[in-house]
Amino acid sequence: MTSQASVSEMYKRLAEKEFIDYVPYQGGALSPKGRQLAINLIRKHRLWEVFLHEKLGFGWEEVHDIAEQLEHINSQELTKRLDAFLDHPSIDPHGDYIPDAEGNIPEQRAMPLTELTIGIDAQVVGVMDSNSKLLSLLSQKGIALGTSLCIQSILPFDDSRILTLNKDHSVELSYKACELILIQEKR
Amino acid sequence: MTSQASVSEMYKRLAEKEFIDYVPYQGGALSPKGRQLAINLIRKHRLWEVFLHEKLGFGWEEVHDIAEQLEHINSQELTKRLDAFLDHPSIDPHGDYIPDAEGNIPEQRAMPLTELTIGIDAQVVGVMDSNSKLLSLLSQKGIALGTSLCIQSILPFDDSRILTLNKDHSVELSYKACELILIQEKR
DNA sequence: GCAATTATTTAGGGATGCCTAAAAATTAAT
DNA sequence: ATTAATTTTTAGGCATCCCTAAATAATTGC
Repeated sequence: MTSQASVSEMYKRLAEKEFIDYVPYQGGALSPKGRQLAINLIRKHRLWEVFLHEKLGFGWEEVHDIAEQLEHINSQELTKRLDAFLDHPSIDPHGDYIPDAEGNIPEQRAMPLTELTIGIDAQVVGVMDSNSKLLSLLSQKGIALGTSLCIQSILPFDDSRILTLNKDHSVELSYKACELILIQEKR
Repeated sequence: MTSQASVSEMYKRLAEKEFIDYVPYQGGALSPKGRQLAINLIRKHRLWEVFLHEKLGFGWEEVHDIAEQLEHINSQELTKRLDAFLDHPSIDPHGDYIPDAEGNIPEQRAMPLTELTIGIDAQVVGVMDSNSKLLSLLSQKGIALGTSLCIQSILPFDDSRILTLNKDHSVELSYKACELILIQEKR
């Protein structure tokens, strides 16, 4: 963990460089300049995740850490060509939208699995956390991006869900895990 | 440029970490540990160069600078998968051999173009410098890795070479450039 | 062997980024 | 409004990597 003092120091340095608008004791927020930088970083991060997953065959729980390093490679031309090489993907292996070159990010209309009504068909569109333990658990249960599911029933006491995956077989999933899974109702 | 004093300081730090064997005033050389690290770096550098060239379509004069950043990405698994993705290439876009995962580098039996005898067919196998100006010049003249050539004549005074490329057309190349081009006689 | 060249050390500084501990400021809650 | 909690600042440190300038070694050449 980083100490309080170091955080304040960093706030100040970032404010000096105008990456954040910061008022002591009031908190701070990204400045336009900082936001642009951050979005570009996210863009690169997610493009690399797609590369690692699609081209190199890494599992979705493995891509985050490596992309964390790759996102800092500094070359606009590289990003541009990587994007083209990957066929201008719009979502990463976790279902998150990839900002375009201008920094626009589509709004995600999705809700946690905990809010899905019993019997309604839906599709997994993302997870709210890149925690690799969660991702491993989901892999184990056979849940991935795009998986179709439907809540069969909700267990008493702990609110675990019994899901039907791909209209095919059942798995049980804890409330804690369901909270972090983003789904979209199927129209 | 880096100052003499800083160089000595760095020598000392590297010696302390046992990356080099260093005796003050006698110079230094890579230690086994340092050599292994260096070769791994070269391996990663060249693999990325292949990726940039083959997959993303960068010119051979552009790949060096970007690979310089990519080579520092730290993930054995990534290197392994990249290598497989590229079909275990043995040479990079400049014709340099790529060390294998164990650190073995094939010996390059090649000589500078300046040592080629008039009338003998040869093939470009590398350049002795990643200087992008040289690479641009060569691109301009139509010389790339694998290009077949033959010295037609040597001009008086400045020793420029008149070359026949691919048994097809002639170009003139200065002695200075010929020195840095590695060729192999065609058997 | 001595002078000239080259390397190395030492001393003092700058910048980054992180730490602890203690002091000061500010905000929030009673 | 006074206290309690939180945030910042300050001060002193550590590590990395780089700088200049001057002092000191060691190596080479003649």
